[in-house]
Amino acid sequence: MLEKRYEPKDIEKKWYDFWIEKNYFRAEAKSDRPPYCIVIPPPNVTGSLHIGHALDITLQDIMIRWKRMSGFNTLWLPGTDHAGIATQNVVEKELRKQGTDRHTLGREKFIEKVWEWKKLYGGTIINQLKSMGASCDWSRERFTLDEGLSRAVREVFVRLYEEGLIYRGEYLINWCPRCHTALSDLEVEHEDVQGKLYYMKYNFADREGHITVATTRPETYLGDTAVAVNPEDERYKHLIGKMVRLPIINRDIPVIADEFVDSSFGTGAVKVTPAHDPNDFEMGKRHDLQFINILTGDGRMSEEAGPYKGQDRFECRKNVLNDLNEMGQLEKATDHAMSVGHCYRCRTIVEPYLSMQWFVKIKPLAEEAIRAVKDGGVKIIPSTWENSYFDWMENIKDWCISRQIWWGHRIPVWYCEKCGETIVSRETPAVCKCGSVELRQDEDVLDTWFSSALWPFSTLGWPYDTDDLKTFYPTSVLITGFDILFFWVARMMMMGLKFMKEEPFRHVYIHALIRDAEGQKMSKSKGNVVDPLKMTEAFGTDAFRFTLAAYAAQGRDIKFSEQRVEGYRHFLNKIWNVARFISMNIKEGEATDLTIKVRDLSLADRWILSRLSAVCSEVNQSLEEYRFNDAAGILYQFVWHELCDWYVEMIKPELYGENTESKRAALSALLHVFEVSLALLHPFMPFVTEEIWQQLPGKKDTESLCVRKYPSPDEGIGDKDAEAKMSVVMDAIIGIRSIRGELNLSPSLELEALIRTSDNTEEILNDNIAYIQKLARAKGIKTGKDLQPVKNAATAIKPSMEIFVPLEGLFDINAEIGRLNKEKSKIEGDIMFVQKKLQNEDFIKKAPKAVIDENKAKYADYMEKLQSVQNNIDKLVQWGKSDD
RNA sequence: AGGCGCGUAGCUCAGUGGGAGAGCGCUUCCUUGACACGGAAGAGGUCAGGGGUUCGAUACCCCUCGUGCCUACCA
Repeated sequence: MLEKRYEPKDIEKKWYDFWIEKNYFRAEAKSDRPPYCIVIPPPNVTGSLHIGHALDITLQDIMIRWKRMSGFNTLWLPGTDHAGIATQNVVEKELRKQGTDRHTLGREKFIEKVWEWKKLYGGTIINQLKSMGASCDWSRERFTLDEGLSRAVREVFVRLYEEGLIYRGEYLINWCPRCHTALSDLEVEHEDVQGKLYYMKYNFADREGHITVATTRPETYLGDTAVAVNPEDERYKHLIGKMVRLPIINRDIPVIADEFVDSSFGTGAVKVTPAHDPNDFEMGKRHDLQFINILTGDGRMSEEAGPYKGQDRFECRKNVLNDLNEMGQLEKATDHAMSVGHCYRCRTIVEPYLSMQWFVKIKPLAEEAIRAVKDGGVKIIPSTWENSYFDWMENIKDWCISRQIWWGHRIPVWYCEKCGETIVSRETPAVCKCGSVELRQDEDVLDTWFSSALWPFSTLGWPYDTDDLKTFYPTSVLITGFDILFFWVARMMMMGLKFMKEEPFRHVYIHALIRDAEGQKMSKSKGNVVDPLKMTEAFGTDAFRFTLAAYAAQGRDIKFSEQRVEGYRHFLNKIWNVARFISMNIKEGEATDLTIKVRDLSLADRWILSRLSAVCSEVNQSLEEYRFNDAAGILYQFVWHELCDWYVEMIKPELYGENTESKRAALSALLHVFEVSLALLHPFMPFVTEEIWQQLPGKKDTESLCVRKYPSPDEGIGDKDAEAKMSVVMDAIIGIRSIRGELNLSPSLELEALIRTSDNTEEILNDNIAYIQKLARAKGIKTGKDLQPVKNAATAIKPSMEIFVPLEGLFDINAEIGRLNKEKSKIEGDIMFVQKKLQNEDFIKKAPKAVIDENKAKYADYMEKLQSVQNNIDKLVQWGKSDD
């Protein structure tokens, strides 16, 4: 017997341990069964589970469990990402607390520290994934910095280098002065800010007068090496080639002409700082200007900044403005909206910074990745994301992959101290070809996303030709949020196509972002984060998972509300209680046969089995199309309302009755439908379903629900006849209940009912009169085609019947007339609507025949209904008069 | 600046070229032997606004307003 209440905590752990012990999550490297594989988007090893992960994990686990039960050789490959900058930041913070820093420690010692830290805390998020019920193959867990993956990284680097797709050069990159490293374009987050546009006067070097330039970054004037104007600009044409003198530092720079300059912006004259602005960088190249780097790596002014040397960049801005103002060189400042780039790891404002970096020449890779989606080799779901994907891929720029940090894959490049030779190698070289052993490895590490781009094949053993790789590549689907579509998905596409010659996955399912109940993005600083662990603590993992699935409609963000989790906990409770009901009614050894004998079935049995069949089909179909919310909704509706509210109530008389044969039939049908329902629900709520299933009486084919065959429609019995008949019976019940409800009659009061039927309805009702008696609390039900309304009776009108409930003393004739008049005006409205259509010539001419027929039938129905209502009203009015 | 979404019941959201659905909330009644984390019956919507296509639009197209996001080198 099940406990009175479901207590998730112990039960979750118990079953998770059981599944692990039984090795159910273990994939086979070689198998006759078809493969199904998902690689997890590896969470940052520094991370802890947030609600986005929870959604991600839940959806993946639903797919994996569904496919596992459906007979696939499923592999869900888990792991974590070394998250270079983020992890390094965390450990550096620790060091700071201990009063030291990585430079004091030195590179080797520091990396040791990070590994120590990883050993201590790196398992946190993995354990949290387990607590969510994730059925990953933990024997295959990987880490982006482990040995195998590092080998893959080197292999890829070397091959791209050899093909000329990786190069090194001095370019303007995004620099985070706090993290002290280059960032790729993607790692810069732009934010709109209200800034100022400063108008600065540059005097001519050799004559009176000045030219005014407008800038948002006055401090960079220290690195100016030209002033540019548009060659067509009449105001400035005569000045081209003249020299202006920069204030304070007194450097003379030329006025140049460049098409790029927009005459309508600012003064039409722009200061050119080639080492500190991407456009100016290009202009500097075009005009062979000097590149002066006025900054240091930590965002202070360099030697080149003359009197401002050593000042912080923002401090310097203030000082420059003050000084220029005092000198009368600052003309004015106006408000100016602009967008400023911030480091995605630490929110520091990034600098365009001139430095030597490694890049991937990306266009050739992107072309293949575009083609793969265009040709349908990869399907992005929902397809709206394809636009973003194409847009980004088509405008892609070379990828800066070197980072000036220590935690990561060190770039496999060595320089000979003696002859200057550059050696790019898979293995660490011992000696240069010049004979020197003085080799120095490049100091930089690779962008973390470089290694995660290889994830779908590096985790399966590449560059070795392993069985795993043969069996599971390409993987089946990638499930992730759109926020890493470019960072990760796009790059996996490029690398997968390049090195495996095949797409890394067949489907990409992009899910929504979870926001708070007000629609705000969750963030630690706003303090509006929902902690998934608190949710599982409060409501149980299953309720939380089911909520996430129910929320996961395609193409819309999720505004997360705790109330909804509560609602689905109630659903769990419902399931739990119906399980209790079943176990209370089945004695040990009774109804243990789960097979259904068709000839013993009642209408209710046939109906629920037919519905079960439809539900099996719909759930499978929904999952096939990644419509998680539909699948969850269908199951919720079926189990709660059809199974519990209708079916269980309908079979109670049989269960409590004396007839052992019909009791046995009802019980085995109930048990069967419930067992199949548990199986259907299992991918959504694995723990509670397993717990109940294990305690269910009856013989089972497997020792765990998670390896039971996922139900297909043939576990029910499609039966249109039963559904049609049932709908008639339900109408009768609902009709009587409505009268009870609307007239506020006590549920304990047994009502009489006369049901005037149309042609074939009478037989159906008579055959199933027990259901009506039970569910409508009715007695003495009379049916017949020619029954006449009786005095003091309330009326309900249904498609194939009229129901009269005699009320005698409880009857209020005026209230009833009011009820019927309300009904009447509703029907009249309906008639008007259909009539209008049918009288429209164009409608008759152009609408499909089926639609016309449908409307004609409706019209006839309405007219008949109207007639009934009118007759009843007339009778009531008449009786009312005669009573007076 | 470009691109992509969204606007449907009080709230959160599904949905469809043929009279609008769910959950929560609300109202009324009910401790009927699984469940008050429950049961039954109800109320509640010009499907943002305007135009167009169509026999027919909440759905398809255009515009407006509101709102969110992504991408972008305009100093």
